Amino acid sequence: MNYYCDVIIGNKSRNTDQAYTYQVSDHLGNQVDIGKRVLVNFNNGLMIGLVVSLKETIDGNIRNIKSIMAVIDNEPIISQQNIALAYWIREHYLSRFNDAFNLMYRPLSKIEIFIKDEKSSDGSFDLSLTGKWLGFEQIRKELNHKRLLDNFDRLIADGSLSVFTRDLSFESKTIEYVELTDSEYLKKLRINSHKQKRILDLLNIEGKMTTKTLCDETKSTVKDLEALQSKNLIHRYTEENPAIRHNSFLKPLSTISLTEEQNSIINSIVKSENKRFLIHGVTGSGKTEIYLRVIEEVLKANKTIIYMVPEISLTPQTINRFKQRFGERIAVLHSKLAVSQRNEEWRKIYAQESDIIIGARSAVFAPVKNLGIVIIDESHEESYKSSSVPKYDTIEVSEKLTSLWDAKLILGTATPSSESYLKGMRNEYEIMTLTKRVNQLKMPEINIIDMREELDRGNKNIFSLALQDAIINAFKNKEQSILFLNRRGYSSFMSCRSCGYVVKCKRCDISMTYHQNKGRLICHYCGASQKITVKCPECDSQYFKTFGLGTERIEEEARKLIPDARISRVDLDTTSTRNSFERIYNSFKKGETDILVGTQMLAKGLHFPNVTVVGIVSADLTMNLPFYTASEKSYQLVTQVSGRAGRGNKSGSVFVQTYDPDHYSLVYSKNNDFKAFVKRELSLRKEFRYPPYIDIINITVLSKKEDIAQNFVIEKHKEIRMGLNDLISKRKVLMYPPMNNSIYKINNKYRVSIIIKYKKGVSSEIKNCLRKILLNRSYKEIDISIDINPTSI
DNA sequence: AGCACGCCGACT
DNA sequence: GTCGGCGTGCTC
Repeated sequence: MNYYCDVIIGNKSRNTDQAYTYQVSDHLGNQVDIGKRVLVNFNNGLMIGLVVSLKETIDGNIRNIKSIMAVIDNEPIISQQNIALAYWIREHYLSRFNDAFNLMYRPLSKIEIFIKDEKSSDGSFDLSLTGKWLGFEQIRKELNHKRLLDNFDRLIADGSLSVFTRDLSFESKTIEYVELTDSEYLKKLRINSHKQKRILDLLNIEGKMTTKTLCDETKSTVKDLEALQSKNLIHRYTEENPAIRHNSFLKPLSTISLTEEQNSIINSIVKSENKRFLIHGVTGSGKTEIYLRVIEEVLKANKTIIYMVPEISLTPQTINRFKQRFGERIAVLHSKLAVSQRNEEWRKIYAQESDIIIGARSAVFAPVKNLGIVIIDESHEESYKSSSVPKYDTIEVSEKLTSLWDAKLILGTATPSSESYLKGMRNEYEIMTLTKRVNQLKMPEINIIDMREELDRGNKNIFSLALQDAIINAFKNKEQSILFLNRRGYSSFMSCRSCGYVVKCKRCDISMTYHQNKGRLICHYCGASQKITVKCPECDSQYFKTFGLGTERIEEEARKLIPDARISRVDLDTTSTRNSFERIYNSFKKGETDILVGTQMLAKGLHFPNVTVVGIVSADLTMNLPFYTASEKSYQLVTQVSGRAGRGNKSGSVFVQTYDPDHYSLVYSKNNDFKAFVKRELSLRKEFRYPPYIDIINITVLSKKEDIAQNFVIEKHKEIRMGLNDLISKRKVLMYPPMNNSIYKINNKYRVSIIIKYKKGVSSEIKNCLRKILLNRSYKEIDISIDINPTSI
């Protein structure tokens, strides 16, 4: 029997980021449990909290302990493993408890409270609040007074009032049905009750109908039904939406025959003592088939699977492939689901109706009960790093999660990240290599094109002559082409040749991008847009033009090259609505489009058999990113993009346009020599002190007031340097002076960063220091954002 | 965060 | 005299 419990309060402050102890009164004793939400009085306000531990004794320093008012959930909504995971996320990413727990709650909550008046009350409590279900916020507002809440607490304690709570979003779906109860209804209707007659006639034919279909088909409303009900002609009742169990559903094993390599990998994953595997398989080598077989084995052990793919790969094609194999027992989670859909998927997992979860990065927090394996496909993808607080890395989180469940973890990719590969070399992962493409497909031929030579030859077009020929030939042969460029919009900026003026966003310190189809300049950071002008607003010069390349421009140039070709473009601008990507994807797949133009979002594991030409219009854009991962990204881009060519029975060719053709990332990717690349890359990372040999913390301070941001950063930088003095002199930590971000202002907020590099062994020491100095309270007019091993700046 | 307590200016 | 402005400090 426990008398106390620790509760994390559901507010967003850094000042209250700790567990608070509450007493468990006897009448709630058996209801309170770890992982359930509770209703508490916190600092004279009604609050929802999460129980994270139970205990029999308390720390003597805690005074004025209060009691839990009511328990919201019948069953824990968060597993012990996920609570442990949230604690780990808070530590590792220096976030708050609530940032971590919010990742794991179901998407929506409708909490209601019922206050029951047990003894006829002494009049000290407002009876308008008793005897009915009321929304949490309403009761909270009514009771937000010290005196009222004290009184409320007292009345609960002496048994005058009892409190019940429920979360409507947890109720299982119910459906209302209507039945005809009197088949002699014609006699009881007035002769001109046409509408009622129509309803009853339909019911007479159909027997039992749902209210919704009945109303739809007869164009009537619930009001009409109520009238019939009062005449005792129909009967209305609700039934629970029957939960469907699919656990017996397993289609016979696929008849696709496996290669030697595939077979041996499946065998060792299933039988090996190891828990972590890195499948390094060239594009088209049949990784998915391996996942499917491994999943079947995990299902046989009655365990749950989390299978993660980059957001963009969650096309109906991927999902259908899984549905065909595993039926409706799969659940799908990704960011473009409507709230109600997401809720339903969450419920299916929670109720254990689904035991295969396919999703983007947030699926790692699905409420699974018996995890067997996590599979991360295309594990090199940047989208596995979250860009909102807490900025977690799905691979790190999965490593922690699988160790908590004693489950297995598979990373699969054609281009492992340097981090993953180093872990493999250190035996933290078992590396498994697939060298052959299935069906004896050949690797496409990769041509590195020196754009300096094109200029010498007098070709000023953005496409090299070789690429032009290839696209035209493909079009003649009714084959398809894909063209990549890592920047959306028409051009990168607009400036004046005579005075040098560049149009910048007023809220963000960055040049605006010209979007031709909208006729406007758009800021890619805050979305602000403005009309373009013909003359320079500074000096009135006519030489006010756009510069640089964007995907819109590529589309236009491709049109000029082949006016008859059908061309589509895929980037953030064309895929903002829910189904737009799917639509473009499907029409390309069906051959209704000849040329697809897009940003790197196209370079994912998509499968188009009829593509024979792939062009990277400017590899330099990726290669010269001001970031330590630029070479790796460049190698990945060329290799992944090449995987899109020649997947059918035709061989493909790839054209990589660059001004730096001797760059090692291009040379190694042309030769498909991953090991040589990773060796070179790792030695550079080691030499220049970059991950995976050290870790980087980027602390960004944001404020609308420039001087506040600057002063704060200077002061805190000094304090942190003092705190880490010892480690700095031991050369375990490297601290850089405060630095304005490369984009100093975004959305009117100034951004200044403190960057710290440190050896992995002193990670917790550093984090404790930062928490003490910077993160144990909130500051006025200042936001702090923490990014560990950022993937961009 | 959000609520209470506390110390100052302009009102019946 | 007191109503209410928001600055400060605490929340089991």
